[in-house]
Amino acid sequence: MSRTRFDRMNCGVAQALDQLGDWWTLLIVRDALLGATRFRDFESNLGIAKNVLSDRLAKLVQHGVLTRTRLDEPGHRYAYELTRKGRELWITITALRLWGDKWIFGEDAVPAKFRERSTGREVAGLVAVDAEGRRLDASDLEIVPGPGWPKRERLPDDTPWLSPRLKAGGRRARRKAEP
Amino acid sequence: MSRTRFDRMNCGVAQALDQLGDWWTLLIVRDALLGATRFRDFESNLGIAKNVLSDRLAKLVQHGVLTRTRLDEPGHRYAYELTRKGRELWITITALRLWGDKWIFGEDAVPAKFRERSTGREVAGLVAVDAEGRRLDASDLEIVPGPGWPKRERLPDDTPWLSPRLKAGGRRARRKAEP
DNA sequence: CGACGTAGGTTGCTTCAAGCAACTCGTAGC
DNA sequence: GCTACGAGTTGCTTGAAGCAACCTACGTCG
Repeated sequence: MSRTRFDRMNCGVAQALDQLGDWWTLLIVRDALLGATRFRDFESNLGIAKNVLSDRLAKLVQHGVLTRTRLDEPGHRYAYELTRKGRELWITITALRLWGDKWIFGEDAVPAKFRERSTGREVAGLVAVDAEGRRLDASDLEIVPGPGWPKRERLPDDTPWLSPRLKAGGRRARRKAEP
Repeated sequence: MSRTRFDRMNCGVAQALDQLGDWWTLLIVRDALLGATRFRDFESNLGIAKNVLSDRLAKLVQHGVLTRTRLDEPGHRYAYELTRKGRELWITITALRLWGDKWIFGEDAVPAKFRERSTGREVAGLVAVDAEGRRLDASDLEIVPGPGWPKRERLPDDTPWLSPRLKAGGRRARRKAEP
């Protein structure tokens, strides 16, 4: 049967994966962030089948991650370019890259790194900040309802929510609703 | 035919997606971060088919993201718990959640937020930092070869690498090798 | 003791999507 | 007019997602 849609789940992670969770999609976005703009760029970089690439690009355009524009240049017909929505995926891509570099390649086998051009300092990690840019303690986060919290559902105070288990410690998991 | 494996691609993003790119995998990790530990927790939270869940959990254990331990408690047979490798995925999950909240739900419909327990400050974003924790300018990053850069390939200096197109600006995309 | 419940799966079947190859369509160059 | 190229589309085959049914070990209720 058809793939389960995540877009009804009341969670930003599920929503994001509904638009990005296809096998090739995030690699297409990665290449777009690195400068690829044309059908053939993606095709030759990724080794992806044409019909799958065609489908993924169309979906990304449909979701507002890419735009497709016709070019006047001879032989070059369309350019795919990231929207602001698409460009902001660099954080997600970077998070994946740092995790893959650390836990799969390992420190000694990282194929490529990113650094600040003006200072030469390498990107070593991502940290959570608040609206004023102050760094937050990732091991001390709790979940609270936002404006779109479903009215029918119990508030987190009533439910046995666990804080994200970012540090070793609290066992005793219990049931919970969809975050 | 079988799905293309990404694990030969010389890129941390591709490596990460090879272990996490399945449809349900990142949602399973999300629930594990929120405290789910048992087969039934994941099953009822996600509404995933048992055989698919069984397969995904086994793969996550195989990849060292989760551990499976037998419990002595009556009726409770196994507990799935995140390893350090798994716990560090909270950054990736958070990046996805923030992106989905902003670009799909929108500010007024975010179902849940995360905040620092001690101060009440909400997580508003993720920023890149260097090894000393200094914040880096995401719009001014360049790519450089790491220790695992394939010896056969041209160095980035020789190739028409583009910096990540994080800010509007440089058009003129050209071809590039696998990052 | 036998019926039933529960946790954690496995097996079988059906449909959808990934991969591959071949073909199309419009433009351009020679 | 013929050929080449970019950017796809169409058709076919296999693998994986979804669903339901079944299994097995353990506990427990009557």
